Amino acid sequence: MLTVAAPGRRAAPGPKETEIAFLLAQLGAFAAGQFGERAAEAGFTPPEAGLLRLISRAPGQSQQQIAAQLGARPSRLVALVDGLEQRGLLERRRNTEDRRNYALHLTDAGRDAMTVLGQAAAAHEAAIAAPLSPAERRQLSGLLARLAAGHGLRPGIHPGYRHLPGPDGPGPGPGRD
Amino acid sequence: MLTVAAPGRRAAPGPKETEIAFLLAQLGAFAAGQFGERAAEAGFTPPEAGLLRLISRAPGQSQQQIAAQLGARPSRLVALVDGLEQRGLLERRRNTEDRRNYALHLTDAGRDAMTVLGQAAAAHEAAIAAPLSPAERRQLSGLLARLAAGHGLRPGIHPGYRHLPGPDGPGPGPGRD
DNA sequence: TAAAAATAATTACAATCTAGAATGATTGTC
DNA sequence: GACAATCATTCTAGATTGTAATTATTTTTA
Repeated sequence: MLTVAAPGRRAAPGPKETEIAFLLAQLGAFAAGQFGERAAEAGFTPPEAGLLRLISRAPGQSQQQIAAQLGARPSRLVALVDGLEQRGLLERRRNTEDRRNYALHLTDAGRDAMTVLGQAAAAHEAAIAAPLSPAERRQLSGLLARLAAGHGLRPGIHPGYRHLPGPDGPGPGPGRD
Repeated sequence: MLTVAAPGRRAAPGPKETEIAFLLAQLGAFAAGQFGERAAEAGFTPPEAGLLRLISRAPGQSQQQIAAQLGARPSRLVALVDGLEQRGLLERRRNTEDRRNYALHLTDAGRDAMTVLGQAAAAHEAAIAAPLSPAERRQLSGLLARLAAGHGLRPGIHPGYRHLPGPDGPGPGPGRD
């Protein structure tokens, strides 16, 4: 592709048309990092927090189903579930009808953890949105939601960028512009 | 948003207060992934594209200076610069005054590459902003810029989240909410 | 019903990547 | 001139991930 003819580029007239995409990537990385810190304070990694939340929202799913929603490989979930199960936060329940898979459920302790993570998420949201007025927040929230919907991103699902065809993964590296 | 059954919450009254932070992370990951695909088509990884752009913007900097701006370890730049230098896109010039460091400059081929990457970035921007009207784009761009400024993010720099104190890096994994 | 294919979870292995500490060359300071 | 500091580089250990192989169970096929 690389369509865009755009031969004429001026010297450096300040902010360019290339703005929204970069700002989204920049702020997204920042927000994810900040949340990572809060999650760490609560004793969880972001993947763990995401997994707990997904099970909380829809209990009883198999690991395959969850892996599909997360865009992760099923084998990646094994260690994740192991760790949280050993900490007594969730449990694998045998499915009596199909004993190949497990149904994942939160324990009481897991629900308590979700409460803590929920508070952390609320504090995180408040901190991120802090520079904006309530009216601006509503405005921004609406625009972002429309943008996400327009690109087919599902409301509750955070698709870590995965399996790109390119010669190198995207990685959180130096980034783009 | 980690809803947490908190006391007063109704069934499922749609979008919650915890919105902006998650949408930013979600859209940011999406935008970064999309850009990664375009960069790959042009023959570059996102880190490479970011490095080229930084040198293009401010030629003659040392690797340490660039590493500081990118939030990367200096040792990480070595391989990156090596690869681009072997492809003839940039060159290490000896600093006659201080022969410890190199001054990084683009070659003509490097500038051509920047043109291609600039077109890719423009196409990317257009694709990301596509769902919004011109007026909405201006609105969103302004809100995001204010948000970024409010959090001390510098205009052209993309701070990949780095060295978190927590037990586990954030990583692009299953994500949060 | 027996055999073969498919599916879920797991394990094993290889490839990649990164952080961090050493190394060598050069410069600045006292 | 000796010592500390700086820049680029190399090296090594550790972590992370993707792919393929393994085991148990179910479904399909002959």
